[in-house]
Amino acid sequence: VVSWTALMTGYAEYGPVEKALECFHQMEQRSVSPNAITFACLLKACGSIGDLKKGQEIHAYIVNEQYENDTVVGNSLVGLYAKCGSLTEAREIFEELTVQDVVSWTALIAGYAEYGCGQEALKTLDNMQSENISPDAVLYACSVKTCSIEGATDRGLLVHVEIASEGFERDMTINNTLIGMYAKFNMLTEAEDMFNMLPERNVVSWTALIAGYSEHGHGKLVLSCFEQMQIEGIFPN
RNA sequence: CAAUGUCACUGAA
Repeated sequence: VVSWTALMTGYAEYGPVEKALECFHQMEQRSVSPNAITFACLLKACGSIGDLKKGQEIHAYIVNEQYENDTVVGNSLVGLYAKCGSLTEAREIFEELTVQDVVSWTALIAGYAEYGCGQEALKTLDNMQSENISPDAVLYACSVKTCSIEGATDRGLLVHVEIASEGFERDMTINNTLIGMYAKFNMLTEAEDMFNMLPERNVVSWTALIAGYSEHGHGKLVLSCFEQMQIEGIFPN
């Protein structure tokens, strides 16, 4: 089962994702029993391609095999429904989790943010804080994105301060998300400052800034930034 | 020995 799951993990991560689901059927044929880790991997695969139907099939299988109370499997179920936009279902699963950890909260919040329920996402963030869950880097990235989507400028700035004070200033994903947030707010000077202070820049960092210029009509800056990116050895995708 | 939640872009009536 470890070999099969390792293979499926690779397919779920790098594609073709459908192959991960094929592996599952082959396992069944060869009478290899999946475990919690296998199910987590399968649910991730379904979520990443938005295949709700397959996800529900696997959910039913999980219930049959009595794996639904596993923490990681439970979080994966929340993630599946959140990624597929079935937010009511995601919330129901979340409420029934025996342990709600930072991963469970993040999965739910990211789902709300992604599917246009920014207010609900912010409210859920508040609820999480009152439960004394410690935020981590992934949660911070989601918080920033939520503020960005909601246009919650004041709150976004507060989150930024908190990120700095908690020592996450070198996290590339968080930093890229912050650039995107300032760009969305049309606070392009702040976006540039963020960008210039980065210890490392990847193609996402550059694109976040370029997209900000583009969105607010600074065509000349788009082009010069694009040029500079290539001078610095980053290739566009 | 395998595992769950996050980053940019993807046009218009």
